[in-house]
Amino acid sequence: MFNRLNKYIKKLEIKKKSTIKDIAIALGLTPSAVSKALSNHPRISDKTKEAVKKMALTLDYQPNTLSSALRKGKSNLVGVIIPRVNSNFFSSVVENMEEVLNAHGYNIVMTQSNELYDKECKSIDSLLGIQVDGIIASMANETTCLDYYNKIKSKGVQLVLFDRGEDELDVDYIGIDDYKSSHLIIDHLHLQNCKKIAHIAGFNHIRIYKDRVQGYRDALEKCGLPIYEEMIIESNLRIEDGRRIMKELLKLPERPDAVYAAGDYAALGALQVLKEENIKVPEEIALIGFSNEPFTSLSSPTITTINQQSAQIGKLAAEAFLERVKNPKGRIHLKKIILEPELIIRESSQKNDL
Amino acid sequence: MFNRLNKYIKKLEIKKKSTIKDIAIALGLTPSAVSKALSNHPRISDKTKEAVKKMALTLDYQPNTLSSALRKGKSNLVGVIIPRVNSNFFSSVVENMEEVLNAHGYNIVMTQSNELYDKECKSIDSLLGIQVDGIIASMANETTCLDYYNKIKSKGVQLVLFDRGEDELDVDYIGIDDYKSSHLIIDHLHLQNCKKIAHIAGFNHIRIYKDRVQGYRDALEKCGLPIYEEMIIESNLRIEDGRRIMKELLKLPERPDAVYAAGDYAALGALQVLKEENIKVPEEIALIGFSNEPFTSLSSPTITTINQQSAQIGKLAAEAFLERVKNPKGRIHLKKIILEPELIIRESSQKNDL
DNA sequence: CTGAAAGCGCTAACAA
DNA sequence: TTGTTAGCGCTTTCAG
Repeated sequence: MFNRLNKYIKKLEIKKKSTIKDIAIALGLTPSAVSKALSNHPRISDKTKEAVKKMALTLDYQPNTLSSALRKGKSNLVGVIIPRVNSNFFSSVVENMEEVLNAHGYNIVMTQSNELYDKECKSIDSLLGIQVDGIIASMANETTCLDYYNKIKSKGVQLVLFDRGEDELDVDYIGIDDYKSSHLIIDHLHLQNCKKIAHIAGFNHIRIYKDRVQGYRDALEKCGLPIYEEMIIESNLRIEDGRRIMKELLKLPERPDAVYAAGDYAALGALQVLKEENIKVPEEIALIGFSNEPFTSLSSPTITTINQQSAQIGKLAAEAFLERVKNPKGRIHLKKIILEPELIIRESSQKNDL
Repeated sequence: MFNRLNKYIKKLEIKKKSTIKDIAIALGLTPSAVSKALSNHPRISDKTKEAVKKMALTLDYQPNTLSSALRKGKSNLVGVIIPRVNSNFFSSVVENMEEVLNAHGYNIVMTQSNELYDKECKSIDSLLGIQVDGIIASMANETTCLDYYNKIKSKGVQLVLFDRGEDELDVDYIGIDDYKSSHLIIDHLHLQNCKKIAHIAGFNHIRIYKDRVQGYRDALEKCGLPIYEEMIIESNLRIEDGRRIMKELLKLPERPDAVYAAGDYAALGALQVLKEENIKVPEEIALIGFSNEPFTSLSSPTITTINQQSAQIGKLAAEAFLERVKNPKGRIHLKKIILEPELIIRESSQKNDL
C-alpha cells in the first residue's frame, strides 16, 4: 500500500544514523558478515574486513551499543553512585576508577545521591534499568535500609562498595582504616597536651563513622584521657553542622581544648565560629578534620586532616569489579581492602611549634 | 534435542531478572498486554492493570530500558560532558540540570573530559553509542576542532552548550556575559585606584576567555588606563599556572598593582605566591578571580570574584534541551541565553576600606 | 479489551 | 569464508 511505501520513504529521509545493515547493503553483504568483520572475527577474509571498515568510516557508522548490549546481555556500563560530586575525595575516586575501567572497555554512568536515600534508590533503579554490569557505590548518609543494595545483588549485578559500606552486605569493599585514623588523631592531640577532646561525629548508623567514634574512645582511654559524653555530637558533617555544634561546644561549662571533626567541611564550619569568637586556633582550641579536601591547606590556619587515599580507592574498586566480572560464577572470596590512613599535620593542631 | 532442553533449563536457573514475558506467563496474558498495562494504556481493563502491577512487584520486575529504548528509538538518556567534575561551578550546574531532567523522565550520564580533546571525543562516541537523546556539554580547554560536535548534530542528537561554547556551532547556548564581567572587574579596580592591571588569561581560542580579554582591554581603555601587553599571559588557569605566571609578573621591571585572573584556581595560585613573597594583598597588589569557587570565601584574604550563576545555567540548559526534544523538527530559533554576571567584592581587592 | 506479529540493531549458532 | 535464522526485551500497529 501507499502507506507502507510512504513510511519507508520517510524513514530513509529521517535516518541519520547508519547501521550495520546499511554497510551490508552498500557492500552486498549480510549484516552478520559485517558484524563479524567489525569485531575482527577470524573467519572473515581480510579484504572483506577492510572493505567493511572503510565503508563504516564513510557512512560514519556508530555502533549501537544498546542493541549489542541487549543481544549479549552485557552493557559494558558500570554505574557509580556517590553522595555528592563536589568533593575532592569522591571526584578523585571516580577519576581513577574511570581510568581503569575505560582501559577495559567499560564506561561509567555517574550519579549522585545528594546523601538522600530516595535519590539513591532511584539511581539504583535507573542504573539497573539501563542494564549496567555492575555498580560501585558509596552509601548516602541517610541510608539505613539495605534492601536496594540487596536488590542489586539479587539481579546478578556486581556490587562493590567503597568508603561508606556496611559489613552486613556481603560484597567487596575498599576503604581506609577508620578506627586507626582516630588513633592517629588522638595520639597526635595527646602529644600536643590536649586533655579535653571533643568529637564532631557522623551518624552512628554508618559504619565508618561508628568506627571513628570507637577509635576515638579507645584511643582516649589508651592515652589515659577522660571521655566527655557531652562532647560527642552526631551530625551530617556539613559546614552548617560544624558551625552549630561548635557553638554548642563553646557553651559547655567546661570547654574542650581540641576538636576532632569526622569531616573536613564540619571542621571548616567549626573554624569559622572559632575565628568569629576570636578563639585562637590551635592555642586555645586545636582542630582536626578528615578527608584532606583542598581547602584544608588554604584556610588560615591550615587544617590538620586525614588523607584517605582516594586514588588508590578508585583504582582498587575498579579492579575488584573487573575481577568479579571475569569470574562471575567463581566463588572468589570477598575482598575487604583496608588502606592505611595518613595524618597530615598542619597549623590547626600544632600547639608546640617545633 | 537434549541440547536445546539443557539450554532452557540452564537459562531458567541463571535467570535473575524477570521480564515482561514472565509476568505475562504468570498471569496467562501476552507480553503485549502486560506492556500496555504497565504503561497505563487506556484500552486495558483496570483489573488487568492492577494484577499486572501486583505481579510486577512480586516478581521484582525491573523494566529493561535498553530494549525499550531500542524499540522506541529514544533512550531518555542525556549525556553531560564537563571538563572536570571537581569544580563547584560544574557540579552545581549538573546538579540543577539533573533536577530538571529527572522531573521529565530523563537520566543523566555524566562524563568528564579532564580538559583533554581525546577524552572528549571518546566521551562523545560512547554517549552516541548508548543512544543518548541529547548531549549537554561545556568544551574542554584543549578543544579547537569542532568535528565531533558537528557529528553529534549530524546524527540527529540534540546538542546544548554551556559556559564554554563556540559561536560557529549552530546550537543553543547558555552562559554569562564574559565581556561584561571584565568590565565589572576593571571598573571596580579602577575605583580602587589600580593603574597597572595584569591579566592571567585563559587560552584565546576559547570564546569565553577571548571575550574576557577583550572586555579587559576595552574596559581599560574606557577607564583611560594603559594596556601592558607583557601583563597579559595565557594559560590553563590551574593553580600551578597561577603560581608560575604570578612569579613572572613579579619579575617585570614595572610590577602590576592588580591582577585579574580569568579563573579562581589561577587566582589562588597567584595568592599563594604573593603570600610567600610577603606582598600585601590588596594593599600592594589587588587580586580578582572568576567563578566564585567556595575557597574564594575561605582564603585569607578572601578573594573577590565573579558569580557565574551555575544553578540558572544548569536549569536553563536542561530546559533548552527539553524544548528541542519536544519540537525535534520544528525550526525553533536558536537560543543564546546570556546571563548577567555578578561581582562579589571581597578583601583581596578592597584597597580603600569603607 | 486483548492477542498476534513484526521489528528496533546487533550477535551467535548453525548451515551452506 | 559467508549466509540464514532466531532472538535479546520491549512496543506498536492491526486484528479480533
